[in-house]
Amino acid sequence: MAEVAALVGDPARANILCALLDGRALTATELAFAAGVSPQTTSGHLGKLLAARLLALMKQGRHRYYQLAGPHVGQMLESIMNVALTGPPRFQPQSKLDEKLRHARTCYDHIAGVLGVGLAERLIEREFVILGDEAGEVTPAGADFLAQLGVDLSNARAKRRVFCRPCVDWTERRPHIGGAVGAALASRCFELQWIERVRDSRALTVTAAGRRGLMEAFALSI
Amino acid sequence: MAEVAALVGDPARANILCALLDGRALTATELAFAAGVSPQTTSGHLGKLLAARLLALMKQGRHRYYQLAGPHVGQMLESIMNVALTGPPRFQPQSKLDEKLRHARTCYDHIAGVLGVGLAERLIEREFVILGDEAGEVTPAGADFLAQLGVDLSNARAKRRVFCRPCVDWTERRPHIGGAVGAALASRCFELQWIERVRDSRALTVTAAGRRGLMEAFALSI
DNA sequence: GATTTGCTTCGGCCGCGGACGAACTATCGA
DNA sequence: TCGATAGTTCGTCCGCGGCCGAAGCAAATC
Repeated sequence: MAEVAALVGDPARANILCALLDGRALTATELAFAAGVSPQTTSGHLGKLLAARLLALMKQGRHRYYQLAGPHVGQMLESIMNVALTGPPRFQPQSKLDEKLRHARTCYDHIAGVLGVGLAERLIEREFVILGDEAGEVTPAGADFLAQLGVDLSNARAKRRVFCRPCVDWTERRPHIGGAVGAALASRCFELQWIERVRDSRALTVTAAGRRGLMEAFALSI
Repeated sequence: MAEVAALVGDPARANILCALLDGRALTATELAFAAGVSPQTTSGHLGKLLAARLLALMKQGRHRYYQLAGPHVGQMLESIMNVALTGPPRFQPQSKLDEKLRHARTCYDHIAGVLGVGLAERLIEREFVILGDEAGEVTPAGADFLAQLGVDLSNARAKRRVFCRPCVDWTERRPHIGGAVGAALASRCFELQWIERVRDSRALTVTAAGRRGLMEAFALSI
């Protein structure tokens, strides 16, 4: 157990894991950049993470794509982040480059950042969702509302993953909605092309249609 | 984030945290023993864990009782364990002393070990509980059954913590039942004096009444 | 075959941090 | 008042592990 934690405990490796947190597979070089260390150092780290089965490898031509070995790894990272930001504030805001990340990004498979927190707050405000400390619920009225949006909750309910849970946002320091509900909502937003991924980043951009849609459905101005 | 993980990443500190996993508060000396290092080294570790707010301190006379700072810390540790045992098997069975631990122990606030896994399997077998990968449910029949046992589910449901979830057992490598349901079941077993805590350990002993009760209610012979 | 690009292995440097011995501070009991 | 016990602080030692430069493979491109 200490071994796993020690692996995550190195800043370079932590950066690598965070970069992979949204589930995408990245090449060794991309990860070297993300980690802020040289390729050969990165290679060593990747080897260790692979040996411990925190990462999985997909070879493709001369590229090697690394990704998290499974959802349990992502969950672990989230729970560590959660503890980290409960601790004494030692966050120096990382200036401008992350502006976009703070604004809207993916958090594993749902929406985080100002946008994610905003959505959560509107849903809570109208009592469409009730969030507790460790879990949450969608009210009947909320289910109707989401169904009208085209969010497929029955599918989300069928999976036996946690249905709805608060996920503490590490930039906003307030909860946004994770679990199956968060994932379903996010995937519907992608379908509607309200949001789009930014290449090589977890950041999201809100499209013009997204701005309209969010305003209409959530009274949320981004 | 890497800082938090690095704290857990040291074997001595990991031992300390594990010893506190069931929520009890222990003194510095007890923790030194658990960690397997000298008191002064332990003191240093405790200082760091305290500074990072992973632990909380209660002074009482000349004793200092340390305990986990909150459930989020326990959750983090569990998720790390979960990943740890998914990795390559590097567990050398720690021989006899832990026999009792493997048999029955507390896991934060519910029952683990052979006993915990056994209970879970009986409940699943009879379709009183359905467990998925990340969450679970109690069926109506299961709710009746548990109510007859005197387990207060309504109370458990009222709390907004995860109601029922699989918790991978690191000795049995199969899931047992955690979450509010697991906690309620465990606390009822304590009430009925079916199980008792072993001093200075997370181990549990099954009483004579417990053996009878478990056989009658669960057809489980321990 | 030669070159570029993507990635890993090897070797050596260096600093962080964990370990304990010794000494210091507090609380309890007579 | 005096010891005993609980716990911490200080100082020093030392080894593990992260870092990069250089070199080695392997796959694609010329």
